[in-house]
Amino acid sequence: MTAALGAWYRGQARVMPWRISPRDWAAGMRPDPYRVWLSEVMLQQTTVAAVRGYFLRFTESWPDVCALARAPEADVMAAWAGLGYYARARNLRACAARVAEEHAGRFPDTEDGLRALPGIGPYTAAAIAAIAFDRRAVVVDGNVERVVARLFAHEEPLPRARPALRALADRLTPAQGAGQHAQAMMDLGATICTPRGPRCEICPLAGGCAARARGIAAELPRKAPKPEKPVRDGVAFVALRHGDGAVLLEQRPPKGLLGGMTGFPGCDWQGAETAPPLAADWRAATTEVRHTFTHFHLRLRVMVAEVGTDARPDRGAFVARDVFDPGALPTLMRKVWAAALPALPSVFQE
DNA sequence: GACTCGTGGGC
DNA sequence: TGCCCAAGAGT
Repeated sequence: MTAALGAWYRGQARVMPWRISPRDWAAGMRPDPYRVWLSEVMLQQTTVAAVRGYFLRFTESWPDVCALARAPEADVMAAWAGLGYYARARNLRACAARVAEEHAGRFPDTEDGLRALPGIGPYTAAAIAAIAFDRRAVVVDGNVERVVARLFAHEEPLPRARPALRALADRLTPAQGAGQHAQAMMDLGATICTPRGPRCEICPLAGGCAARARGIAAELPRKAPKPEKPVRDGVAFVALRHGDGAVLLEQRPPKGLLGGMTGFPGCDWQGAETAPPLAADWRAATTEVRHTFTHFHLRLRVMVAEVGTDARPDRGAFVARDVFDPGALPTLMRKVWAAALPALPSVFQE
């Protein structure tokens, strides 16, 4: 079975910029640990399509771990904007600094060594150890859990099934070539053994798949029901300064939702008091912003005002219009900006 | 173990 | 449209 998987994997066309070709791999080359690490962190709970552009921009701006370690944190956060789970960006830079200072710019080559670094958990440590350093590591992500649950028709629901699925994944992991094996399993899960509508007809492992034999492949892995998402309400304030059109922005607290990111002043969406950041003639934008986070839906009223050049806000600071970059905002705040623009005087709408 | 933490695409 | 989901980690 492992042979069938390997043959399938070597025949796949892979165009991901953090990979090297199977030919180069067979010749003994290995991918740059920095690029493996960067891509694996970006890929945490994030699709390949969403990651590709970010990966290319990051490696262009910061070609190695020492360059990233030297980067101002605000630059890294701005470059990450839109990708989500912003604690990853903060941990990314912290990890780079640790590697640069404590490991002379070289990533540890063992799971334990990697696991000790910020932002590197069990999955990422195993993936880097296997893919970049040829270690035998058991790499288990959501893809592997799904593939293994189906191969062995393991019907116990997640997350309870996790230890058993890991043990099964361990049995499949070869002593040599664990990195290629891991990538093959994940690619299989991403392209054939998909959550919905698995393409068993073309699966290289169909012959040995217990769930396929029982006709329950699409039903696995079973999962515990998810709790309902509550709806929260809030307000965001968009203030523009007369004359120069400077925008009032604030840095969000380092931890918590959108931690460390730039945004428009507003409330905490928990029902707390919502005072404007300065006294002005606030008026509501015509459209409200809707945004869904992992565990709740948000409806934001957007308030807009133009203020005098003598305005002194309680919170945040005015940012010159030619410095303000909506692309450095998290997606929610980009939506706020998009909702505010039509309500602003036309001179501000370029 | 249970929460928290983003976003975009697919159906 | 609403819900599902994606190469998880930190607390």
